[in-house]
Amino acid sequence: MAERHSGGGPADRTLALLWRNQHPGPATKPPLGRRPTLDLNTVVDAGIALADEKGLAAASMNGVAKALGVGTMTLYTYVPSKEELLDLMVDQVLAERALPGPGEPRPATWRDQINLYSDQTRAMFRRHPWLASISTIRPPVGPGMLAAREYLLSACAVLGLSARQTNTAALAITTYIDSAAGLEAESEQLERSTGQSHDAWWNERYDLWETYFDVERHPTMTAIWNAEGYGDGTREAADESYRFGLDRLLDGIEALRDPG
Amino acid sequence: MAERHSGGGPADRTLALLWRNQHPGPATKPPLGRRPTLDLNTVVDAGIALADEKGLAAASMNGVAKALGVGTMTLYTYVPSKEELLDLMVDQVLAERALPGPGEPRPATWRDQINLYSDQTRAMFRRHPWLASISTIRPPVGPGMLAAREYLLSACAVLGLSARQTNTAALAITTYIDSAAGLEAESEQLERSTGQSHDAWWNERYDLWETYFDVERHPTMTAIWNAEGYGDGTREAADESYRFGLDRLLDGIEALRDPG
DNA sequence: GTCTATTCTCGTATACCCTACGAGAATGAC
DNA sequence: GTCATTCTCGTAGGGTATACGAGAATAGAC
Repeated sequence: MAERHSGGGPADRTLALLWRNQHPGPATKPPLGRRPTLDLNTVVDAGIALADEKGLAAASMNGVAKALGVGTMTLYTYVPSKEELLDLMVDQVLAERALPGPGEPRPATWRDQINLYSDQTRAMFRRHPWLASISTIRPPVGPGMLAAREYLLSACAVLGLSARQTNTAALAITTYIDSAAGLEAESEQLERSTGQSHDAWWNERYDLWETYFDVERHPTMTAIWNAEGYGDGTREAADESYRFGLDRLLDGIEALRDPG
Repeated sequence: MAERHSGGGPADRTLALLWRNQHPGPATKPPLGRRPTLDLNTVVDAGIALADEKGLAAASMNGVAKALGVGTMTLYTYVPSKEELLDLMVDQVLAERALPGPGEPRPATWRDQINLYSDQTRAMFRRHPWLASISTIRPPVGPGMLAAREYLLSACAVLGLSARQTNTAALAITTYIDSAAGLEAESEQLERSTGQSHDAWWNERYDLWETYFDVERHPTMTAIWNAEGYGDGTREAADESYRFGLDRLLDGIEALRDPG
Protein backbone atom coordinates (compact mmCIF):
# COMPACT_ATOMS: atom_id res chain seq x y z
CA MET A 1 0.00 0.00 0.00
CA ALA A 2 1.30 3.44 -0.86
CA GLU A 3 1.26 6.02 1.87
CA ARG A 4 -1.87 8.12 1.79
CA HIS A 5 -0.89 10.99 4.03
CA SER A 6 1.73 13.66 3.89
CA GLY A 7 4.95 11.97 4.75
CA GLY A 8 7.53 14.46 3.58
CA GLY A 9 8.12 12.47 0.40
CA PRO A 10 9.59 14.02 -2.74
CA ALA A 11 6.12 14.93 -4.03
CA ASP A 12 5.37 16.90 -0.85
CA ARG A 13 8.65 18.76 -1.15
CA THR A 14 7.84 19.68 -4.74
CA LEU A 15 4.37 20.85 -3.74
CA ALA A 16 5.85 23.09 -1.07
CA LEU A 17 8.06 24.70 -3.69
CA LEU A 18 5.24 25.11 -6.19
CA TRP A 19 2.95 26.81 -3.68
CA ARG A 20 5.65 28.82 -1.96
CA ASN A 21 4.16 32.17 -2.96
CA GLN A 22 0.55 31.36 -2.06
CA HIS A 23 1.02 29.66 1.25
CA PRO A 24 2.53 31.42 4.29
CA GLY A 25 4.34 28.39 5.67
CA PRO A 26 4.23 27.15 9.26
CA ALA A 27 6.41 29.78 10.95
CA THR A 28 9.34 31.96 9.93
CA LYS A 29 12.14 30.85 12.15
CA PRO A 30 14.97 33.31 12.70
CA PRO A 31 17.70 33.00 10.05
CA LEU A 32 20.61 30.87 11.12
CA GLY A 33 23.92 30.25 9.42
CA ARG A 34 25.29 31.84 6.30
CA ARG A 35 22.82 34.03 4.39
CA PRO A 36 21.84 32.91 0.88
CA THR A 37 22.91 35.08 -2.03
CA LEU A 38 19.90 34.18 -4.19
CA ASP A 39 16.34 33.11 -3.71
CA LEU A 40 14.20 30.54 -5.47
CA ASN A 41 12.17 33.03 -7.51
CA THR A 42 15.38 34.49 -8.93
CA VAL A 43 16.58 31.05 -9.97
CA VAL A 44 13.27 30.18 -11.63
CA ASP A 45 13.13 33.53 -13.43
CA ALA A 46 16.66 33.03 -14.72
CA GLY A 47 15.74 29.60 -16.03
CA ILE A 48 12.72 30.96 -17.84
CA ALA A 49 14.64 33.88 -19.31
CA LEU A 50 17.38 31.59 -20.56
CA ALA A 51 14.93 29.13 -22.10
CA ASP A 52 13.05 31.99 -23.76
CA GLU A 53 16.17 33.48 -25.30
CA LYS A 54 18.30 30.49 -26.19
CA GLY A 55 16.05 27.47 -25.99
CA LEU A 56 15.35 24.87 -23.34
CA ALA A 57 18.76 23.26 -23.77
CA ALA A 58 20.43 26.50 -22.68
CA ALA A 59 18.59 26.32 -19.38
CA SER A 60 20.98 23.69 -18.05
CA MET A 61 22.06 23.81 -14.44
CA ASN A 62 25.41 25.05 -15.64
CA GLY A 63 23.80 27.66 -17.88
CA VAL A 64 21.44 29.01 -15.23
CA ALA A 65 24.24 29.14 -12.66
CA LYS A 66 26.51 31.03 -15.05
CA ALA A 67 23.73 33.48 -15.85
CA LEU A 68 23.36 34.14 -12.14
CA GLY A 69 27.10 34.38 -11.56
CA VAL A 70 27.33 31.47 -9.14
CA GLY A 71 28.80 27.99 -9.22
CA THR A 72 26.70 25.22 -10.71
CA MET A 73 26.32 23.34 -7.48
CA THR A 74 25.02 26.40 -5.70
CA LEU A 75 21.69 25.95 -7.44
CA TYR A 76 21.13 22.76 -5.53
CA THR A 77 20.68 24.84 -2.39
CA TYR A 78 17.51 26.24 -3.88
CA VAL A 79 16.21 23.34 -5.92
CA PRO A 80 16.49 19.61 -5.21
CA SER A 81 17.11 18.72 -8.86
CA LYS A 82 16.69 19.91 -12.39
CA GLU A 83 13.32 18.20 -12.61
CA GLU A 84 11.90 20.40 -9.87
CA LEU A 85 13.36 23.51 -11.46
CA LEU A 86 11.56 22.65 -14.67
CA ASP A 87 8.30 22.06 -12.81
CA LEU A 88 8.62 25.47 -11.19
CA MET A 89 9.39 27.14 -14.51
CA VAL A 90 6.37 25.50 -16.10
CA ASP A 91 3.87 26.38 -13.40
CA GLN A 92 5.08 29.95 -13.21
CA VAL A 93 4.59 30.32 -16.95
CA LEU A 94 1.16 28.66 -16.80
CA ALA A 95 0.20 31.23 -14.16
CA GLU A 96 1.16 34.15 -16.40
CA ARG A 97 -2.09 33.88 -18.31
CA ALA A 98 -4.56 36.61 -17.40
CA LEU A 99 -7.65 34.50 -16.75
CA PRO A 100 -10.39 35.85 -14.49
CA GLY A 101 -10.91 33.98 -11.24
CA PRO A 102 -14.26 33.17 -9.67
CA GLY A 103 -16.38 36.29 -9.25
CA GLU A 104 -14.18 38.42 -11.51
CA PRO A 105 -15.60 39.92 -14.70
CA ARG A 106 -15.31 37.74 -17.76
CA PRO A 107 -16.53 37.64 -21.38
CA ALA A 108 -20.29 37.27 -21.72
CA THR A 109 -20.64 34.22 -23.95
CA TRP A 110 -19.32 30.72 -23.59
CA ARG A 111 -17.40 30.96 -26.84
CA ASP A 112 -15.74 34.22 -25.88
CA GLN A 113 -14.71 32.73 -22.58
CA ILE A 114 -13.08 29.85 -24.40
CA ASN A 115 -11.56 32.26 -26.88
CA LEU A 116 -9.99 34.16 -24.01
CA TYR A 117 -8.39 30.95 -22.81
CA SER A 118 -7.25 30.28 -26.34
CA ASP A 119 -5.75 33.74 -26.83
CA GLN A 120 -3.96 33.72 -23.51
CA THR A 121 -2.61 30.24 -24.09
CA ARG A 122 -1.35 31.02 -27.56
CA ALA A 123 0.36 34.14 -26.27
CA MET A 124 1.93 32.10 -23.51
CA PHE A 125 3.31 29.56 -25.96
CA ARG A 126 4.60 32.38 -28.15
CA ARG A 127 6.47 33.89 -25.24
CA HIS A 128 7.79 30.51 -24.10
CA PRO A 129 7.99 28.14 -27.06
CA TRP A 130 10.06 25.65 -25.05
CA LEU A 131 6.87 24.82 -23.17
CA ALA A 132 5.71 22.80 -26.18
CA SER A 133 8.54 20.32 -25.74
CA ILE A 134 7.63 19.43 -22.16
CA SER A 135 5.29 16.54 -21.52
CA THR A 136 1.97 17.53 -19.98
CA ILE A 137 0.95 14.24 -18.46
CA ARG A 138 1.53 14.41 -14.74
CA PRO A 139 2.20 18.15 -14.85
CA PRO A 140 3.25 20.25 -11.88
CA VAL A 141 0.09 20.73 -9.82
CA GLY A 142 0.80 24.27 -8.81
CA PRO A 143 -1.30 27.43 -8.62
CA GLY A 144 -0.84 28.19 -12.33
CA MET A 145 -2.12 24.87 -13.58
CA LEU A 146 -5.02 24.80 -11.16
CA ALA A 147 -6.15 28.35 -11.92
CA ALA A 148 -6.25 27.64 -15.67
CA ARG A 149 -8.17 24.40 -15.16
CA GLU A 150 -10.65 26.12 -12.90
CA TYR A 151 -11.25 28.85 -15.48
CA LEU A 152 -11.77 26.46 -18.36
CA LEU A 153 -14.06 24.20 -16.35
CA SER A 154 -16.10 27.16 -15.13
CA ALA A 155 -16.50 28.30 -18.74
CA CYS A 156 -17.69 24.86 -19.81
CA ALA A 157 -19.99 24.59 -16.82
CA VAL A 158 -22.40 27.18 -18.28
CA LEU A 159 -23.30 24.71 -21.04
CA GLY A 160 -25.45 22.83 -18.57
CA LEU A 161 -23.98 19.43 -19.33
CA SER A 162 -23.45 16.74 -16.70
CA ALA A 163 -20.40 17.07 -14.47
CA ARG A 164 -18.79 14.19 -16.31
CA GLN A 165 -19.41 15.73 -19.72
CA THR A 166 -18.34 19.18 -18.59
CA ASN A 167 -15.00 17.75 -17.55
CA THR A 168 -14.65 15.76 -20.75
CA ALA A 169 -15.48 18.78 -22.88
CA ALA A 170 -12.87 20.88 -21.07
CA LEU A 171 -10.35 18.12 -21.60
CA ALA A 172 -11.00 18.00 -25.33
CA ILE A 173 -10.66 21.76 -25.56
CA THR A 174 -7.34 21.88 -23.71
CA THR A 175 -6.04 18.99 -25.75
CA TYR A 176 -6.71 20.85 -28.96
CA ILE A 177 -5.70 24.33 -27.83
CA ASP A 178 -2.55 23.32 -26.00
CA SER A 179 -1.22 21.13 -28.76
CA ALA A 180 -2.18 23.39 -31.65
CA ALA A 181 -0.82 26.46 -29.88
CA GLY A 182 2.32 24.56 -28.98
CA LEU A 183 2.90 23.47 -32.56
CA GLU A 184 2.29 26.98 -33.81
CA ALA A 185 4.76 28.49 -31.36
CA GLU A 186 7.34 25.79 -31.98
CA SER A 187 7.15 26.43 -35.69
CA GLU A 188 7.54 30.19 -35.33
CA GLN A 189 10.43 29.75 -32.96
CA LEU A 190 12.15 27.36 -35.35
CA GLU A 191 11.86 29.93 -38.10
CA ARG A 192 13.50 32.47 -35.85
CA SER A 193 16.23 30.28 -34.41
CA THR A 194 17.27 28.59 -37.63
CA GLY A 195 16.61 31.63 -39.79
CA GLN A 196 14.87 29.29 -42.19
CA SER A 197 11.24 29.90 -43.09
CA HIS A 198 8.74 27.10 -43.52
CA ASP A 199 8.89 27.65 -47.26
CA ALA A 200 12.67 27.58 -47.30
CA TRP A 201 12.54 24.31 -45.42
CA TRP A 202 10.32 22.78 -48.09
CA ASN A 203 12.49 24.21 -50.82
CA GLU A 204 15.44 22.44 -49.31
CA ARG A 205 13.45 19.24 -49.91
CA TYR A 206 12.95 19.97 -53.59
CA ASP A 207 14.35 16.52 -54.34
CA LEU A 208 11.27 15.00 -52.74
CA TRP A 209 9.05 16.11 -55.61
CA GLU A 210 11.75 15.78 -58.20
CA THR A 211 12.92 12.29 -57.37
CA TYR A 212 10.78 10.43 -54.87
CA PHE A 213 7.19 11.65 -54.89
CA ASP A 214 4.83 9.30 -56.72
CA VAL A 215 1.76 11.09 -58.04
CA GLU A 216 -0.14 7.82 -58.46
CA ARG A 217 0.25 6.94 -54.82
CA HIS A 218 -0.72 10.43 -53.67
CA PRO A 219 -3.56 11.61 -55.90
CA THR A 220 -5.35 13.68 -53.25
CA MET A 221 -2.22 15.51 -52.17
CA THR A 222 -1.54 16.23 -55.82
CA ALA A 223 -5.07 17.49 -56.42
CA ILE A 224 -4.97 19.76 -53.39
CA TRP A 225 -1.59 21.06 -54.46
CA ASN A 226 -2.90 21.82 -57.94
CA ALA A 227 -5.92 23.59 -56.47
CA GLU A 228 -3.54 25.64 -54.30
CA GLY A 229 -5.19 24.18 -51.22
CA TYR A 230 -2.00 24.22 -49.16
CA GLY A 231 -2.09 27.93 -48.53
CA ASP A 232 0.82 30.30 -48.66
CA GLY A 233 2.58 29.37 -45.43
CA THR A 234 2.05 32.81 -43.92
CA ARG A 235 1.22 33.47 -40.32
CA GLU A 236 -2.32 34.41 -41.35
CA ALA A 237 -2.84 31.04 -43.02
CA ALA A 238 -1.61 29.22 -39.92
CA ASP A 239 -3.90 31.36 -37.81
CA GLU A 240 -6.86 30.49 -40.00
CA SER A 241 -6.10 26.78 -39.65
CA TYR A 242 -5.87 27.05 -35.90
CA ARG A 243 -9.20 28.89 -35.69
CA PHE A 244 -10.91 26.47 -38.04
CA GLY A 245 -10.13 23.46 -35.87
CA LEU A 246 -11.08 25.19 -32.65
CA ASP A 247 -14.31 26.58 -34.09
CA ARG A 248 -15.39 23.17 -35.38
CA LEU A 249 -14.65 21.56 -32.01
CA LEU A 250 -16.66 24.24 -30.22
CA ASP A 251 -19.48 23.84 -32.76
CA GLY A 252 -19.60 20.14 -31.99
CA ILE A 253 -19.63 20.69 -28.24
CA GLU A 254 -22.21 23.45 -28.38
CA ALA A 255 -24.53 21.21 -30.36
CA LEU A 256 -24.87 19.05 -27.24
CA ARG A 257 -26.38 21.96 -25.33
CA ASP A 258 -29.92 21.31 -24.19
CA PRO A 259 -31.66 21.19 -27.57
CA GLY A 260 -34.40 23.58 -26.50
CA MET B 1 18.86 33.08 -52.02
CA ALA B 2 18.69 29.52 -50.93
CA GLU B 3 19.48 26.86 -53.49
CA ARG B 4 16.35 25.59 -55.20
CA HIS B 5 17.62 22.43 -56.79
CA SER B 6 19.09 19.23 -55.50
CA GLY B 7 22.60 20.06 -54.48
CA GLY B 8 23.52 17.09 -52.35
CA GLY B 9 22.85 19.05 -49.18
CA PRO B 10 22.11 17.38 -45.86
CA ALA B 11 18.38 17.41 -46.59
CA ASP B 12 18.92 15.46 -49.82
CA ARG B 13 21.04 12.92 -48.02
CA THR B 14 18.31 12.44 -45.41
CA LEU B 15 15.69 12.06 -48.13
CA ALA B 16 17.75 9.39 -49.82
CA LEU B 17 17.86 7.45 -46.55
CA LEU B 18 14.15 7.88 -45.88
CA TRP B 19 13.14 6.63 -49.32
CA ARG B 20 15.79 3.92 -49.55
CA ASN B 21 13.25 1.09 -49.69
CA GLN B 22 10.92 2.69 -52.25
CA HIS B 23 13.40 4.02 -54.73
CA PRO B 24 15.80 1.79 -56.70
CA GLY B 25 18.68 4.28 -56.76
CA PRO B 26 20.67 5.34 -59.82
CA ALA B 27 22.71 2.17 -60.39
CA THR B 28 24.05 -0.61 -58.20
CA LYS B 29 27.79 -0.33 -58.61
CA PRO B 30 29.82 -3.41 -57.79
CA PRO B 31 30.81 -3.56 -54.10
CA LEU B 32 34.23 -2.20 -53.37
CA GLY B 33 36.28 -2.35 -50.21
CA ARG B 34 35.47 -4.05 -46.93
CA ARG B 35 31.93 -5.49 -46.72
CA PRO B 36 29.62 -4.00 -44.09
CA THR B 37 28.53 -6.21 -41.20
CA LEU B 38 25.14 -4.49 -40.78
CA ASP B 39 22.68 -2.66 -42.92
CA LEU B 40 20.62 0.44 -42.31
CA ASN B 41 17.32 -1.36 -41.76
CA THR B 42 18.89 -3.45 -39.01
CA VAL B 43 20.17 -0.34 -37.26
CA VAL B 44 16.79 1.39 -37.47
CA ASP B 45 14.97 -1.69 -36.22
CA ALA B 46 17.34 -1.99 -33.28
CA GLY B 47 16.73 1.66 -32.39
CA ILE B 48 12.97 1.17 -32.47
CA ALA B 49 13.12 -2.03 -30.43
CA LEU B 50 15.28 -0.38 -27.80
CA ALA B 51 13.06 2.70 -27.56
CA ASP B 52 9.99 0.48 -27.30
CA GLU B 53 11.40 -1.60 -24.50
CA LYS B 54 13.44 0.83 -22.44
CA GLY B 55 12.38 4.28 -23.54
CA LEU B 56 13.76 6.79 -25.99
CA ALA B 57 16.74 7.58 -23.76
CA ALA B 58 17.92 3.96 -24.08
CA ALA B 59 18.13 4.37 -27.85
CA SER B 60 21.42 6.24 -27.57
CA MET B 61 24.13 5.66 -30.12
CA ASN B 62 25.99 3.71 -27.48
CA GLY B 63 22.91 1.70 -26.57
CA VAL B 64 21.99 0.81 -30.13
CA ALA B 65 25.58 -0.16 -30.93
CA LYS B 66 25.80 -2.38 -27.86
CA ALA B 67 22.51 -4.05 -28.77
CA LEU B 68 23.95 -4.83 -32.19
CA GLY B 69 27.28 -5.99 -30.80
CA VAL B 70 29.39 -3.37 -32.57
CA GLY B 71 31.38 -0.34 -31.50
CA THR B 72 29.52 2.93 -31.07
CA MET B 73 31.29 4.67 -33.90
CA THR B 74 30.42 1.90 -36.32
CA LEU B 75 26.87 3.23 -36.48
CA TYR B 76 28.15 6.35 -38.19
CA THR B 77 28.89 4.26 -41.25
CA TYR B 78 25.16 3.74 -41.68
CA VAL B 79 23.74 6.98 -40.38
CA PRO B 80 25.22 10.48 -40.56
CA SER B 81 24.09 11.41 -37.05
CA LYS B 82 21.68 10.57 -34.33
CA GLU B 83 19.18 13.05 -35.75
CA GLU B 84 18.88 11.10 -38.98
CA LEU B 85 18.55 7.83 -37.10
CA LEU B 86 15.62 9.30 -35.20
CA ASP B 87 14.02 10.53 -38.42
CA LEU B 88 14.30 7.05 -39.88
CA MET B 89 12.85 5.45 -36.77
CA VAL B 90 9.92 7.87 -36.85
CA ASP B 91 9.04 7.43 -40.49
CA GLN B 92 9.28 3.67 -40.27
CA VAL B 93 6.87 3.67 -37.36
CA LEU B 94 4.52 6.08 -39.13
CA ALA B 95 4.48 3.65 -42.04
CA GLU B 96 3.42 0.74 -39.84
CA ARG B 97 -0.17 1.89 -39.85
CA ALA B 98 -2.38 -0.24 -42.08
CA LEU B 99 -4.08 2.49 -44.08
CA PRO B 100 -5.50 1.68 -47.51
CA GLY B 101 -3.83 3.42 -50.42
CA PRO B 102 -5.62 4.88 -53.46
CA GLY B 103 -7.87 2.31 -55.10
CA GLU B 104 -7.70 -0.11 -52.19
CA PRO B 105 -10.88 -1.02 -50.26
CA ARG B 106 -11.69 1.24 -47.35
CA PRO B 107 -14.53 1.84 -44.87
CA ALA B 108 -17.71 3.11 -46.48
CA THR B 109 -18.43 6.29 -44.57
CA TRP B 110 -16.32 9.36 -43.95
CA ARG B 111 -16.49 8.88 -40.22
CA ASP B 112 -15.39 5.27 -40.39
CA GLN B 113 -12.49 6.25 -42.59
CA ILE B 114 -11.41 8.79 -40.00
CA ASN B 115 -11.98 6.24 -37.26
CA LEU B 116 -9.68 3.85 -39.04
CA TYR B 117 -6.97 6.50 -39.03
CA SER B 118 -7.69 7.12 -35.37
CA ASP B 119 -7.52 3.44 -34.42
CA GLN B 120 -4.34 2.83 -36.35
CA THR B 121 -2.70 5.91 -34.92
CA ARG B 122 -3.64 5.09 -31.36
CA ALA B 123 -2.30 1.57 -31.79
CA MET B 124 0.91 3.01 -33.21
CA PHE B 125 1.39 5.29 -30.23
CA ARG B 126 0.66 2.42 -27.88
CA ARG B 127 3.33 0.32 -29.53
CA HIS B 128 5.80 3.20 -29.61
CA PRO B 129 5.04 5.65 -26.80
CA TRP B 130 8.35 7.43 -27.30
CA LEU B 131 6.87 8.87 -30.47
CA ALA B 132 4.86 11.30 -28.36
CA SER B 133 8.00 13.02 -27.12
CA ILE B 134 9.28 13.85 -30.59
CA SER B 135 8.37 17.16 -32.15
CA THR B 136 6.18 16.88 -35.25
CA ILE B 137 6.88 20.22 -36.84
CA ARG B 138 9.23 19.67 -39.74
CA PRO B 139 8.84 15.90 -39.55
CA PRO B 140 10.74 13.42 -41.69
CA VAL B 141 9.08 13.58 -45.11
CA GLY B 142 9.36 9.90 -45.87
CA PRO B 143 6.97 7.33 -47.30
CA GLY B 144 5.27 6.72 -43.95
CA MET B 145 4.37 10.33 -43.32
CA LEU B 146 3.22 10.93 -46.87
CA ALA B 147 1.06 7.80 -47.03
CA ALA B 148 -0.77 8.75 -43.84
CA ARG B 149 -1.34 12.30 -45.03
CA GLU B 150 -2.64 11.07 -48.35
CA TYR B 151 -5.08 8.75 -46.63
CA LEU B 152 -6.42 11.37 -44.28
CA LEU B 153 -6.77 13.95 -47.03
CA SER B 154 -8.52 11.49 -49.31
CA ALA B 155 -10.96 10.72 -46.50
CA CYS B 156 -11.68 14.40 -45.96
CA ALA B 157 -11.99 15.00 -49.69
CA VAL B 158 -15.32 13.16 -49.83
CA LEU B 159 -16.89 15.94 -47.77
CA GLY B 160 -16.97 18.12 -50.87
CA LEU B 161 -15.33 21.12 -49.24
CA SER B 162 -12.93 23.43 -51.03
CA ALA B 163 -9.36 22.24 -51.42
CA ARG B 164 -8.28 24.76 -48.83
CA GLN B 165 -10.91 23.65 -46.32
CA THR B 166 -10.25 19.98 -46.97
CA ASN B 167 -6.63 20.50 -46.05
CA THR B 168 -7.51 22.57 -43.00
CA ALA B 169 -10.00 19.97 -41.81
CA ALA B 170 -7.41 17.21 -42.15
CA LEU B 171 -4.94 19.32 -40.23
CA ALA B 172 -7.37 19.85 -37.36
CA ILE B 173 -8.11 16.13 -37.24
CA THR B 174 -4.43 15.11 -37.12
CA THR B 175 -3.74 17.74 -34.51
CA TYR B 176 -6.39 16.30 -32.24
CA ILE B 177 -5.78 12.62 -32.91
CA ASP B 178 -2.01 12.74 -32.80
CA SER B 179 -1.80 14.74 -29.62
CA ALA B 180 -4.62 12.96 -27.77
CA ALA B 181 -3.31 9.53 -28.80
CA GLY B 182 0.20 10.59 -27.83
CA LEU B 183 -0.90 11.74 -24.40
CA GLU B 184 -2.87 8.56 -23.86
CA ALA B 185 0.07 6.35 -24.79
CA GLU B 186 2.52 8.40 -22.77
CA SER B 187 0.30 8.07 -19.73
CA GLU B 188 -0.07 4.32 -20.09
CA GLN B 189 3.64 3.89 -20.60
CA LEU B 190 4.40 5.97 -17.52
CA GLU B 191 2.14 3.74 -15.48
CA ARG B 192 4.05 0.73 -16.73
CA SER B 193 7.57 2.12 -16.42
CA THR B 194 7.16 3.74 -13.03
CA GLY B 195 4.79 1.11 -11.72
CA GLN B 196 2.68 3.94 -10.40
CA SER B 197 -0.92 4.28 -11.51
CA HIS B 198 -2.54 7.59 -12.26
CA ASP B 199 -4.47 7.27 -9.01
CA ALA B 200 -1.35 6.47 -7.03
CA TRP B 201 0.26 9.55 -8.49
CA TRP B 202 -2.57 11.72 -7.25
CA ASN B 203 -2.53 10.00 -3.88
CA GLU B 204 1.11 10.93 -3.55
CA ARG B 205 -0.09 14.53 -3.83
CA TYR B 206 -2.54 14.21 -0.99
CA ASP B 207 -0.96 17.28 0.60
CA LEU B 208 -2.34 19.36 -2.25
CA TRP B 209 -5.90 19.01 -1.01
CA GLU B 210 -4.90 18.87 2.63
CA THR B 211 -2.69 21.92 2.73
CA TYR B 212 -2.75 24.05 -0.39
CA PHE B 213 -6.02 23.71 -2.31
CA ASP B 214 -8.35 26.67 -1.78
CA VAL B 215 -11.99 25.74 -2.37
CA GLU B 216 -13.01 29.38 -2.76
CA ARG B 217 -10.60 29.90 -5.63
CA HIS B 218 -11.65 26.66 -7.34
CA PRO B 219 -15.41 26.33 -6.97
CA THR B 220 -16.03 24.56 -10.28
CA MET B 221 -13.32 21.98 -9.71
CA THR B 222 -14.80 21.37 -6.28
CA ALA B 223 -18.32 21.02 -7.66
CA ILE B 224 -17.20 18.58 -10.36
CA TRP B 225 -15.27 16.62 -7.80
CA ASN B 226 -18.31 16.40 -5.53
CA ALA B 227 -20.48 15.31 -8.46
CA GLU B 228 -17.88 12.61 -9.24
CA GLY B 229 -17.33 14.20 -12.63
CA TYR B 230 -13.64 13.27 -12.76
CA GLY B 231 -14.28 9.64 -13.59
CA ASP B 232 -12.46 6.71 -12.12
CA GLY B 233 -9.15 6.96 -13.93
CA THR B 234 -9.63 3.64 -15.71
CA ARG B 235 -8.64 2.95 -19.28
CA GLU B 236 -12.30 2.95 -20.26
CA ALA B 237 -12.79 6.45 -18.88
CA ALA B 238 -9.75 7.71 -20.80
CA ASP B 239 -11.06 6.03 -23.91
CA GLU B 240 -14.43 7.70 -23.50
CA SER B 241 -12.75 11.11 -23.17
CA TYR B 242 -10.70 10.54 -26.27
CA ARG B 243 -13.76 9.53 -28.28
CA PHE B 244 -15.81 12.43 -27.00
CA GLY B 245 -13.36 15.03 -28.26
CA LEU B 246 -12.89 13.37 -31.61
CA ASP B 247 -16.61 12.87 -32.15
CA ARG B 248 -17.36 16.51 -31.36
CA LEU B 249 -14.66 17.69 -33.75
CA LEU B 250 -16.01 15.43 -36.50
CA ASP B 251 -19.55 16.65 -35.74
CA GLY B 252 -18.40 20.21 -36.23
CA ILE B 253 -16.62 19.45 -39.49
CA GLU B 254 -19.46 17.37 -40.86
CA ALA B 255 -21.87 20.22 -40.22
CA LEU B 256 -20.05 22.19 -42.92
CA ARG B 257 -21.00 19.60 -45.53
CA ASP B 258 -23.16 20.99 -48.31
CA PRO B 259 -26.30 21.83 -46.32
CA GLY B 260 -28.60 20.09 -48.80
C1' DG C 1 36.71 38.35 21.43
C1' DT C 2 36.41 33.63 20.65
C1' DC C 3 34.01 29.40 19.96
C1' DT C 4 30.48 26.61 17.85
C1' DA C 5 26.49 25.16 15.33
C1' DT C 6 24.41 26.00 11.24
C1' DT C 7 23.95 27.13 6.55
C1' DC C 8 25.44 28.29 2.05
C1' DT C 9 29.16 27.89 -1.70
C1' DC C 10 31.22 25.36 -5.13
C1' DG C 11 35.55 22.38 -6.94
C1' DT C 12 36.20 17.78 -7.94
C1' DA C 13 34.81 13.41 -9.58
C1' DT C 14 31.62 10.04 -11.82
C1' DA C 15 28.74 8.56 -15.23
C1' DC C 16 26.36 9.39 -18.95
C1' DC C 17 25.63 11.81 -23.87
C1' DC C 18 27.22 12.85 -29.15
C1' DT C 19 30.74 12.81 -32.48
C1' DA C 20 35.59 14.34 -34.91
C1' DC C 21 39.57 12.13 -35.89
C1' DG C 22 42.54 8.71 -37.43
C1' DA C 23 44.78 4.15 -37.22
C1' DG C 24 44.01 -0.38 -38.65
C1' DA C 25 41.43 -4.26 -40.87
C1' DA C 26 39.16 -6.29 -44.70
C1' DT C 27 38.17 -6.59 -49.60
C1' DG C 28 38.35 -6.55 -54.92
C1' DA C 29 41.01 -5.21 -58.89
C1' DC C 30 45.13 -5.26 -61.12
C1' DG D 1 51.67 -8.60 -53.99
C1' DT D 2 50.17 -3.92 -54.20
C1' DC D 3 46.76 -0.45 -54.00
C1' DA D 4 42.53 2.05 -53.57
C1' DT D 5 38.54 1.74 -51.23
C1' DT D 6 35.49 0.91 -47.49
C1' DC D 7 34.25 -0.45 -42.99
C1' DT D 8 35.54 -0.76 -37.83
C1' DC D 9 36.08 1.39 -33.65
C1' DG D 10 39.43 3.35 -29.70
C1' DT D 11 40.54 7.68 -28.10
C1' DA D 12 39.63 12.20 -27.01
C1' DG D 13 36.92 16.47 -26.26
C1' DG D 14 33.04 18.95 -24.97
C1' DG D 15 28.44 18.60 -23.30
C1' DT D 16 24.88 17.02 -19.52
C1' DA D 17 23.24 16.06 -14.16
C1' DT D 18 24.58 15.47 -9.54
C1' DA D 19 27.02 13.05 -5.10
C1' DC D 20 30.41 14.32 -1.99
C1' DG D 21 32.98 17.04 0.99
C1' DA D 22 36.00 20.94 2.15
C1' DG D 23 35.73 25.63 3.20
C1' DA D 24 33.42 30.20 4.00
C1' DA D 25 30.11 33.01 6.24
C1' DT D 26 26.94 34.01 9.92
C1' DA D 27 24.36 34.27 14.71
C1' DG D 28 24.41 33.49 19.18
C1' DA D 29 26.67 31.87 23.54
C1' DC D 30 30.02 32.64 26.68
